[in-house]
Amino acid sequence: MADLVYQQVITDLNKRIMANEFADKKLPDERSLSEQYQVSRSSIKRALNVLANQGLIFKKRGSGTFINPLYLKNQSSFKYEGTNLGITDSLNTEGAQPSIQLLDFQVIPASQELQQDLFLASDEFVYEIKRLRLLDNQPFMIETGYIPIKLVPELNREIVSKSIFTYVQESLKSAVTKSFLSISADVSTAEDQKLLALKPTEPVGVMSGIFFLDEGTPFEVSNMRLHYKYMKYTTFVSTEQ
Amino acid sequence: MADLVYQQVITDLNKRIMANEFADKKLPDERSLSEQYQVSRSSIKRALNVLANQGLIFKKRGSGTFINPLYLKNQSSFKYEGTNLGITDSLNTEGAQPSIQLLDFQVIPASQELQQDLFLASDEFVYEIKRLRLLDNQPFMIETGYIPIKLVPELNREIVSKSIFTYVQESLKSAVTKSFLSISADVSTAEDQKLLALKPTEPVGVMSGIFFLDEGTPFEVSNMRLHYKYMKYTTFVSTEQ
DNA sequence: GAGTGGTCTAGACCACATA
DNA sequence: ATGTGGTCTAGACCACTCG
Repeated sequence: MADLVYQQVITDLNKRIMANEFADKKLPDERSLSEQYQVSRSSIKRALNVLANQGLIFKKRGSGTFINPLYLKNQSSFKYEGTNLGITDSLNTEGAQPSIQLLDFQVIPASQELQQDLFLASDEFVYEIKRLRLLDNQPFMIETGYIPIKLVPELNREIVSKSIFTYVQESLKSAVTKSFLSISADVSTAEDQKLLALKPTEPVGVMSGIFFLDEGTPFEVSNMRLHYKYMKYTTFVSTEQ
Repeated sequence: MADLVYQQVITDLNKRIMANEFADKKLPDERSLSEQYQVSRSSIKRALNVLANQGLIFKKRGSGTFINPLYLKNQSSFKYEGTNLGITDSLNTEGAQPSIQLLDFQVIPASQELQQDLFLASDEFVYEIKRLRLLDNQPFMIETGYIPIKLVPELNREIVSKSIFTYVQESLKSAVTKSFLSISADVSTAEDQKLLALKPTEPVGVMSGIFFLDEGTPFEVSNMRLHYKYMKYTTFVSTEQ
């Protein structure tokens, strides 16, 4: 997992930053780091770029590389880094016990939209998996997912009652590492209100997206309706190229 | 803006992809591209990495580089790329005419939270800027922003009634290129309902965040409450490093 | 002018895919 | 075996900051 040079540097710098080794909020310059770690300056740059994209540090040409003070202050906002894309992981589940209740599980022909999104032919089938997710026995999300049967022909109720991504990673040896996500809000339906214990005036957060395997195959289309108090999607955006 | 080698390659490849020059959805291999563009393979890799992070292409080791079919199908989802972080830009404003109505504009002492987020001392002041944003005269967002006065001492009602980020870019010669964003949903308040023409049962989307200047200075804290039909935040997530 | 990050190159070698 | 992307290096030169 971490036999790559630049990843080792990332891991180590992360540790050093967390240990508050750089009390002045300034990292050594790249040439010194290259010397310290006995690796090329290019590898140092690569590591620093990753950390900068995560929002942990920022670089000023001509001045040096600095630790983002907000990162230390507000570490929980940055939780997203380093986790996988599994839903449970992308939420603030701190300490709470997640569980899953299977609401529905069947195989249906792929609708036209699903054919497009999952790159299927018109006669192909998908699993429809509807699950209620809970934290400490409090329901917080209704999730409806669609997965082409040809990708995982052996799914069953047992598997589907746990983390599908974990199963996929083990059986297909390909992780889910990419997704398109679209985030919005909506008035709650009667079903939402019942399942998520919402009052009629209370809304749901909606996250829908397509999840991809490592090598680019679209794996799942997912529609998630969340209790509005539980939806908090935090992200660091940088428009630099 | 585009005198850098790798950016020129990005621009050109973008054009060629959009022109459907690669009908087989496969790009030439990196060594050929290096030859074609007369630049090093490293520069080609850098360009391809940017495009891959944007979700436009994906690479398979041992096989080649491919165009993401979903990108072409669903270009509007990907609009976020290449724009700046201005709110109006990050929303789907396609064709509609954006405008701004200034609701409130004053200077206040920074609260403790603002002091933390904007990295201020306890006696510093911020502008409080409350604006209603409209599209084709339809209100869709209430935005409350806080900006340290020391960063832009000369703000006035005139400036603030337009795009602040554009003004900053011109006067400070530093663009706003990074942000932390937190996205959630909420029940609408009486004020929301009045300003955004919402029914009592209809919710608002909430986006709050901190915007940074190029060089890392936190520039603005912003709280945005959106008509739920207008909030659609789309993003491409990749957990690879 | 000295220090620091940014860009770019040319080339070596590795890991994976496909036939 | 060949082709493809991934990692890594060593070094040149540029652009910006600051004293």
